[in-house]
Amino acid sequence: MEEVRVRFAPSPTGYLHIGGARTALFNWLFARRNSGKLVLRIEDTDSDRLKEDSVAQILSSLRWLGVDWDEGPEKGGDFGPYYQSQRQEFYTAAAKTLVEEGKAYYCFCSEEELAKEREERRREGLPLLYSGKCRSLAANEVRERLRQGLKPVIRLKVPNRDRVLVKDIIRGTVSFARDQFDDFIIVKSNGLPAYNFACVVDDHAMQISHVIRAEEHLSNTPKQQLIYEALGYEIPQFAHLSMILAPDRSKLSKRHGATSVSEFKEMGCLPEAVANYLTLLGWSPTEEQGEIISPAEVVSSFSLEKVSKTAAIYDLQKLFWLNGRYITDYDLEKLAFQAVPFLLREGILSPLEAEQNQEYILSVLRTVRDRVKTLRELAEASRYFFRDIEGYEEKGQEKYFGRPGVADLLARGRERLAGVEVFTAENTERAYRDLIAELAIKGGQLIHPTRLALTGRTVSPGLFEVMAVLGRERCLDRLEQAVKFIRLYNAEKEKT
RNA sequence: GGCCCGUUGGUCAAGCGGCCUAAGACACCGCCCUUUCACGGCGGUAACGCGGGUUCGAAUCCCGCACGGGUCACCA
Repeated sequence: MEEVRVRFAPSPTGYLHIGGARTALFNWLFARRNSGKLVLRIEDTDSDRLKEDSVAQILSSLRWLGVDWDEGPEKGGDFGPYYQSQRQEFYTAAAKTLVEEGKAYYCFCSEEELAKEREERRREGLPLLYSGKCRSLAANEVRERLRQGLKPVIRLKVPNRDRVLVKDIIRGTVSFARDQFDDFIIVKSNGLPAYNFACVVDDHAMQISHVIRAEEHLSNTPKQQLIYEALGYEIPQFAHLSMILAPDRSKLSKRHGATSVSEFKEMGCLPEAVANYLTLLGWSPTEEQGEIISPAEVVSSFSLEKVSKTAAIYDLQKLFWLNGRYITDYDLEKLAFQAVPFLLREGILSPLEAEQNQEYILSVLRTVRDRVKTLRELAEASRYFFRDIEGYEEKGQEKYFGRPGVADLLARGRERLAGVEVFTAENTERAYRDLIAELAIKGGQLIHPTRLALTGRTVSPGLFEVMAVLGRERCLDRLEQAVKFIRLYNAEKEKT
């Protein structure tokens, strides 16, 4: 059987979009499933729209997601170059062949002329298609105009016939009427190829067997097929993936918040979670597999036939849920590696501290990771383990510090903790439980104020775990500090 | 507007003519666990866009309509 070769062909006009990422991922899945190759090709023929760091951004996002390519930028391969801007000779040669064979022709119509023509057609209620008037230009006339220095475009001479049938693995056979197409442009007046043309020439030259791309390209496909036919190329298999839509069902754009892979990274998503989430958008694992699954685990059962035809709306909540699951299940050291940058960024840790307190960082992450959904939250939830408490949460102050006798109670709690030899969660808990029993109070009466004293917050991981991680010294200090604060706080209150 | 694709709960989705008085997951609600918040466990609310056919039988096939999306560039 022929080798499977697929490609992902982004245009470097910005960051890698979540939709593009999904397309790349599905191409990857298909390539791996069929022991084929994934080619990465940069479609940079329109210099006006290029963005500086875009290629580097896209490559790093793909890598971050775990999508590796077999041929392409920074990788090479036998079918390069992999930048369309470096493949001009291919396009020129193919266009020349078509013109010589009479399958394409020069068109000298100016943009103004075309606009005028289009306007007339609009008025008459006709489809806005090119009339084809340069089709019949005599050879000597063409030569004459070229000599005058006019810059023509090259148009494909679309043959007469009823319909163009496109076979799509996901959608079946799609039929387009011939009268939907005019003699469209394949080479622009600046000599660069138009998208459909470059795409066909490259896909053929790179021996692409399956073109897997977003649904927005389905309507382009018949045009491309016409080019394949004119060039006498074998037509690859097509598969058009449904779109990913914003929550309001409109096309995804910046105004919908996070839509690029790098933004998800910024928010504190783990690459595995994003890849997992994207896999679920259009693909459904078997019941046994479950939904927490890596692309690598999907490979063996992946098939394009089973990919959903329906446009999907992306749901951040589910991504975050997955992310939370990955955070709790992640290898602890790897998690630290991912989380430390967030701690640094928030100023919770300095680079030096991060270097010197690795064990401590691990113990902190171990206790907080169960209850957060992103690395940002993880950092926020870790703050009081690394930095002094800056204040007590407002609503907790009145509730837990406002009760009579709390200061004394905390002072006694502090005493007990001071006597704990080995400062483990079990031992601190026993010390506290004993005190609670002796005083015949409810656990919460002591536990809640203590939590507020130690963390400054009303919610935290289990109190005794927190104590164990914090260590005796810090716990005693913070309790002492809290006792002072409460005495002051209540004195102030009495005055008013 | 023409053409193309699509339409199962709020979201992702299973389903490919009888197993469907429609699975699972997220979200939501309740209960349990519990020192708080999560986690976890148990339970619950919630869907085949509408109208015609075909068939003994339709979420599944066909047609029409509605709605959503895509596309009609010297953008990709």
